[in-house]
Formats: sequence, structure tokens, C-alpha cells
Amino acid sequence: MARPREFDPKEALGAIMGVFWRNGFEGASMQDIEVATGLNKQSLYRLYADKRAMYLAALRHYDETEVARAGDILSGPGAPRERFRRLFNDVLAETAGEGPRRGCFLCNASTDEAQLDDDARAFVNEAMRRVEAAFREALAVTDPYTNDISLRKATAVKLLAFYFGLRVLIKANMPAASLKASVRQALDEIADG
Amino acid sequence: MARPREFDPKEALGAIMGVFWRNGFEGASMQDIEVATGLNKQSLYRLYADKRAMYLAALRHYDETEVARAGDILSGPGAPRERFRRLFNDVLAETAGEGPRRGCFLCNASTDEAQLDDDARAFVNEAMRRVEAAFREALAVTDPYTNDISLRKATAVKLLAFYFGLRVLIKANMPAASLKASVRQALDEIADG
DNA sequence: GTTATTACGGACCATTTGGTCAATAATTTA
DNA sequence: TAAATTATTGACCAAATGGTCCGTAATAAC
Repeated sequence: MARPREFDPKEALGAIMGVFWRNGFEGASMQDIEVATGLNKQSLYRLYADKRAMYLAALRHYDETEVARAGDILSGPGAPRERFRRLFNDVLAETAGEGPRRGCFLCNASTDEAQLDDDARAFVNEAMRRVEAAFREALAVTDPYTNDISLRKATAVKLLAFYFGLRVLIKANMPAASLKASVRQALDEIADG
Repeated sequence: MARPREFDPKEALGAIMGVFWRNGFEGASMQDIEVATGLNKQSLYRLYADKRAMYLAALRHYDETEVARAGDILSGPGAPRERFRRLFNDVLAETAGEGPRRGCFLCNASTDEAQLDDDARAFVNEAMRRVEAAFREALAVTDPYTNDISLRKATAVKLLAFYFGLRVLIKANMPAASLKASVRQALDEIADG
């Protein structure tokens, strides 16, 4: 039929996500995106209607990779405390190397709120709710969370706040040792059957 | 000597802070700032060298007002749990009305990191450390925190993460009732002599 | 009132922004 | 090989960006 595409759209999307994750919506210029993807504008604009569509696609991609990863960890084996230990350790891994601490794209996006259209804002809020739901389900596997629904809900939101706050502190370069100690305490407060 | 200024620079700074708080660095245009302050560019540029200087001044202003307010609350009377109850209630007050939920300027600024110069980044991180120190001091007034320093430090960072996470969730429009329940649980976990 | 000094406001500037167009190159079908 | 279709590229555009300049207005000192 016609000339085949020379690049992988999924790979490009990954690069786009990286740029928005690091720079935010306004902070990312189309030139940044061109450089990061190695594509020029025309190729990008054939994939996405405009910059907002790219941002939304980046959010979705984050949801399908990073958020899904957290979901997988939480739905794995073990009692709640063990599940959250895996999750928090996974997050803390970012503090190990000397690499850049990117924080949580959802938190960053939530901050960008003023610039975001309704679709993006709604998506961010909904993704956060899904993380909350995953937290609740991870708790529900043992008592007292299995039966005490309001305890389960409150604990899930409390851990969710801790989780996002942890990622903020990671981005703010809080020393890894401090963060580890706080994680240990947060985990100890999870009831373990 | 000369014509007196017709506006109050502190008032203008308050308006500037509001704009950056809401929109972030890149998201705030000079025009936004002109509108918010009611001043034109020339007057603004006589107060500040450039946009970055305005942003840094806005951060300092936030530190001197909002962060200081948190410090005041935490250094007030009462056992740790009571102090943190006051702090968290103060934060939750933002969820009461239908007004905009601005979140925490420090968190937002931390997110803007890529755009920020070293001064601003350093200031944000340092301000967060000061909040952490205020948390530690609020805990230190009663046992077991008075004597167990490592417990005090870990608890302070844990509460700090919860605090920032709470503000992220507030901005993400999490229902006030959920947040309140999580706060109650977080408070209950503070040892109270 | 004159002069020096400062504030103000709008016109102005170069650059960058997100976004488009048209010309060319590559590929498949017929 | 010819035609049709699509990818790629760089030139291009209007608008908005951060920032400057300059003429005018207002005030204080003398």
C-alpha cells in the first residue's frame, strides 16, 4: 500500500512519557519531545492531534506500565504487610543509584492541574482512585481488614497518602536512610494476621 | 525626592505567590502575573530582576507565611497528638468549602524541579527539612519520643510523608470524609503520654 | 516654579511557542 | 513500470513568550 513507518510508536510514547514526567505539561516543549523521540513534529502530529493528546497518551501509558506494576505487586502473594513491603521497597529502589529521582507522574500531573484539560484531570483523579482500590484489596485479605470495612478504607487512604508523600520526599532528595526508617514504621502499623 | 509608589509590594508578592502556587513556574505567564497583581510589567521588573526572581520570592513568601503557620501550630501547647491534630485539621479546612484546592506550594515546586534553578530547588528542599525538624520537635515533648531519638526521627518522616501525601490527595479531589478518617487513624498511631 | 528623581504605562523587540504545509522519498499494488 | 499511498523533512506561520525602552506623570527638594 504505502511506505512503512520507520519507528515504533510505543517506543516513541515511552519517550514522550519521560519528557512530560520530568518536565510537566508546560515545561515540556515540542522541541524537547522531538529530541527525546528522535522524531520530528510532523511524524508526531500524525500520531497525536496536538500536545494535549500527547500528554493524555503519556498519562495512559504511565497508567498501563507503572501503575499497573504497583497493582501487580499489591495483588501478589502474602499478607497485607508483606505486600506493602514489596511495594514500598520497589519505590525506594529509586533512591539507590545516583540517577534522577522522578517522583510520581500522577502527583506531578495533579500539580499541573491548572494547565490540564478536564480529560487529563479526570484521568489522574481516576487513576489515583484505582490505586486506592488496589490498596484496599491488598488489605482485605486478612483480618481485621476483611471484616471491618471502615477500618480498611481509612487504612487504605492513610497508606495512599503515605505512599504519595513518600514519592514527593524522594523527589525532594530526602536521604534514603530516613525514608527507609519511616517505611519500616508505616509497615509495622499494618495489622498482620 | 521622587514620586511615591502607588501599590504595596507585599500585597503584590502575595498575588505573585498565588499565581505560581496555582500554575507553577512555566504555567504562569507574565501576563497572568500582571493581571493578578494589577501591575504592569515595568513595575514588576523594577521589583524583581526577572521571572525566576519572582518565583524565588514567591517561595520565600510562602515559607514566611504558610510554612511558618504550620510551625506555629506545631510549637503550640499540648501533647504531640494534639499538636498534629491541629495541624491536620488546619490542612483539611481547605476541603470544607467549594473553593479551589491548591495543595502545597512546596510539593508543587518540587514537581517543577526540571524548570527550577539551583537556588529554588535548594530552597524547596531546605524548607521541607525545616518542616521535618518542626515535626521532630513537636514529637520530642513527650515519651517515648523524648528519649528514643531514632523513633522520633522515623515518626517525623513518616508523618511528613503522610502530611505531603494528604495535601496531594486534597488537590486530587479526594472526598473530605475519606481524608478525615485517614487523619484520625494517623493521629491514633502517635504515642500519647 | 524649577529641577531632579522616580513611577507608570504602552509600544516595542527578539525568541520561542504550538502547529501547518508542501515537496520529496519510499513502498505496495496493479 | 506506473499509479497510488503514505512517511519524512524542513521551511514556514501566527501567536504568545519573557523582557526592554521611552515618553509622560507625579512627587520632593530647593
